[in-house]
Amino acid sequence: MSAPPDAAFAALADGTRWKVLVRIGREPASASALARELPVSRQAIVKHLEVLAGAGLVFSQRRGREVVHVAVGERLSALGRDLDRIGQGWDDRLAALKEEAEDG
Amino acid sequence: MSAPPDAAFAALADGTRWKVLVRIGREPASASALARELPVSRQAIVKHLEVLAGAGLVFSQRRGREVVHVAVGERLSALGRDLDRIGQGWDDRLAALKEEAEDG
DNA sequence: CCAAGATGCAACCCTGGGGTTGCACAGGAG
DNA sequence: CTCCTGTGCAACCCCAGGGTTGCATCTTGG
Repeated sequence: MSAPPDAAFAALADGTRWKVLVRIGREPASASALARELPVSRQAIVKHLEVLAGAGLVFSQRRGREVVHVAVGERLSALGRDLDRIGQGWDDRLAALKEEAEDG
Repeated sequence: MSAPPDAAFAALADGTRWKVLVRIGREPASASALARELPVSRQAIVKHLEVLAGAGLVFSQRRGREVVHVAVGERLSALGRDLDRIGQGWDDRLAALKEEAEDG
């Protein structure tokens, strides 16, 4: 598959967003809690969580007066396997080019 | 590892860039050639190739008056395996939260 | 009921970076 | 040698989106 993982990557590309994801992967947390731990406002955190949720990387659950978020590994694992497989195929071509370069 | 793959993701996040990468993964090509195939200028292609090269995802080789670029799978595969592994770990936590939600 | 903490919206700012155009320069094809 | 083509800068445009502040709303603890 060379389908567009674009969306997922876009979600993972931002540094802050990645920190948030890893953090809630370690242990569930609310937006406010995350805002206290990271050097950004709660709203920024909220936006990141929305993006992550949109990519299916986060599961949210209302828990009393707060909303707890946790990372979903399924999608990430699937994406990871795809990348691994795609990468495998490319190495062959690379070897061919390098060889040709040395020959001629 | 929860190390920052940020850099690599940033390189993969853009749609056009991903197309370029997939394209030169299928078969080596010069920037000009790619510019003819994709709906963007050669300069845009060049910039993308620079980013990809910076992330170690592309190998370039001067071939006469043109420079041929080809995708390197190694990095991508490694990244893929990392993601898969990281994702695995998260699923446990998720299961726990869902269960707790159903109980209480 | 009342105060405190958490969330939900919305308007707004501002930089990064994807994309373009223009031009000079180099290496091949004829 | 002389065009044609592919590269290599560099200056510029423009907007998506990461980040902020302010305020209204709602739920829980007293």
